[in-house]
Amino acid sequence: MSIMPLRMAEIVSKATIRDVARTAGVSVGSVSRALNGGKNVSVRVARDVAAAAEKLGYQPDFQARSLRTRTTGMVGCLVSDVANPLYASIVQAAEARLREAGLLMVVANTANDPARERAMVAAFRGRRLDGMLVAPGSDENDRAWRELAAGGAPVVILDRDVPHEEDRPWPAVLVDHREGARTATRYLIGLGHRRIALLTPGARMRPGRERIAGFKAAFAEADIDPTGALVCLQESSMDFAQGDALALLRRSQRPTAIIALGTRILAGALRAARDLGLSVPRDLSVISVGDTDLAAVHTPAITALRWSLEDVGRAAAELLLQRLRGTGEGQSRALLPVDLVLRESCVPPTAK
Amino acid sequence: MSIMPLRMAEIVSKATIRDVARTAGVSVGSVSRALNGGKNVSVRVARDVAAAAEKLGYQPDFQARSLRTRTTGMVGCLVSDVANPLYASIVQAAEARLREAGLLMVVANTANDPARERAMVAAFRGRRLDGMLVAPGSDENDRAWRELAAGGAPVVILDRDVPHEEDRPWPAVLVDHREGARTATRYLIGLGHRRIALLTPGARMRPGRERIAGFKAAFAEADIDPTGALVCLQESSMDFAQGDALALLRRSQRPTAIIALGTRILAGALRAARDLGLSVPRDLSVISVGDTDLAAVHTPAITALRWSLEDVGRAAAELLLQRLRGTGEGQSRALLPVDLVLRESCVPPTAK
DNA sequence: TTGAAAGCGCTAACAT
DNA sequence: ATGTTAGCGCTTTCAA
Repeated sequence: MSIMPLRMAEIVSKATIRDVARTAGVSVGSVSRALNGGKNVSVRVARDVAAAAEKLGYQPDFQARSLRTRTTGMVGCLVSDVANPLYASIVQAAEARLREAGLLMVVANTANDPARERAMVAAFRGRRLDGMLVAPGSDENDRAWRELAAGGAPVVILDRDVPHEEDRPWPAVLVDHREGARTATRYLIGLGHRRIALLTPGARMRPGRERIAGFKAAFAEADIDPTGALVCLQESSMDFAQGDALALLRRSQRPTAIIALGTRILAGALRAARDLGLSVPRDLSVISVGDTDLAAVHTPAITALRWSLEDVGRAAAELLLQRLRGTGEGQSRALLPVDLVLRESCVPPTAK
Repeated sequence: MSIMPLRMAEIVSKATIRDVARTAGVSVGSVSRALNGGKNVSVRVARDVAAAAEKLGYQPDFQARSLRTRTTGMVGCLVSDVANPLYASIVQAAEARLREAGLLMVVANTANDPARERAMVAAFRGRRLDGMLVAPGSDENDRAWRELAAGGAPVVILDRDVPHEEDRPWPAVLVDHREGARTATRYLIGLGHRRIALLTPGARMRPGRERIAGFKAAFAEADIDPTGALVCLQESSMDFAQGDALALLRRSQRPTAIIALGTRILAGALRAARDLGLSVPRDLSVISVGDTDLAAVHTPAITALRWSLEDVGRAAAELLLQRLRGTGEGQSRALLPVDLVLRESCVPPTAK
């Protein structure tokens, strides 16, 4: 078709360290030293090398360097789905911190598929990534985690409990979902609620397990009849949630309050309430686990449990950087707090 | 917890291709051939090599391979913010397609900062990534795009107009925002609306520009007084949007319909309407540009313009793969459609 | 302080 | 079909 100025082709031609050496009139070794450590280089050489590099538009080849140094300047990030706002924010924050440190981040989605998890762990190993941030789709995938450990590269786990060797827990960033759920439940109990439903996508992973534990703990410590504590497991799809919520709210002894985990379940619950003509909060108090746009903007605004996804990502990156630098084996696990954001969706249950 | 065998340390020791060769009793060349092409290898050698590789737990070193083949099996993805649901879904879909093809994806957030864009383009080049998916934060960053072109690696642009050389437009995946906005506006005009406000975060980038153009086109073709077409530029923060929307709705001649771009602006507009006691859709019709959870779940459900972010990501990956394989310079630009999802938030304006 | 040279692990050209 | 060998671009001893 059309012709592109040929200058471009020249620019493309990559100058190597040898070219720089020749241009500067020194040896490749000197160029390497000048460009890197700066140790044992005379000012004259430093100047000439810098000039030559500039002139040639020299850009070192990380691939080649990696082969020698055995570091790639890249870390992997393995999550089930970066499109999930939960992970998206974590990934974003982690990338920001890693970039500051000069590292690139490789992401891969596993869709919670164990086979894919293993494949990606292998791919990361093969690429010799310097480290990994991992949020397993399930805590059981022994083969993958063994591979992971065998890789030798530092790993930080994101809000999961992965089986580990005796007294050698994985470095991890955890969120205190248990305490969060307990606070929320305690709050509802304090308002006078006795029949409270916890709608959760499952107890397969740490967050769900911890929340259920916190939920039950609140009932236990209040020393009230725990039969009102309804734990409802369900798929996280909105339609499912809506159906389940409908069934739940149609019961003769329907709950007076709902704790909904995640945007889609919250949406399903709100729709179900609407469909049944139940008014929030008059007929039904609602707490969202996770402070999403929907919770904040809904009318009435929904009281929500909130924790900082940015902090999770940043802390994970920080932990990983620590390991990569080998500085202080110190703190290897972080536990982040969860807050209850009070809004308009919770009131005492109407006498009945 | 569980106990993991200590043999782990042994597994870490990485076997090289030489080890495999020695174990299999063949030359390194044969091993390479056996493991890769499979061309010119006897069954015996193939078998022995496979056995040896298996036995040693051999994993080829991509770094070293890259140095020879000049390909890294990785592509870069440059967006302003992966935590933005818009980009998150695109990234997700693109990664899925690329992984199928055996490629890893490196992501970087630019926060729309031109300096960072340049830095990341340079970093990607230095790492010799095979290709790049890029959504520039602004169309003007000439130096970065020149660098990009000079890199020689295939690039696909995501929904942006990046200046290009004469008749050599960048390969790109574009969304037909113009037609979408036109359809939405036409729909409102058809319902009888004459004062319609378009709340947009700006015209700096292609999507905003195209939408404004479509909006205006609808008025032009309807041959009605275009003074009712209110284009309101604003920051995309919700608070700003809410303030601006408030001011807008307080006007004596307030618009009877609003087209809101993005979740945050939609949220701001809905809040503003609520604060003023305006009922949607009775007092104010609303169309959301972008079909978010909020739009779908809100009561009343918000009519929305929708396009497939997954398609954007997938198409971009596909285009890039085409280039990487050098197969068919064929189609290098894709234009994706936008649909209007009719819901409950638009009715004819009440006579006044 | 500098240069020469030996690889890092792999692929591909060449020779057999 | 197989083995041998020369690098890919860089870092890093080791001498000088």
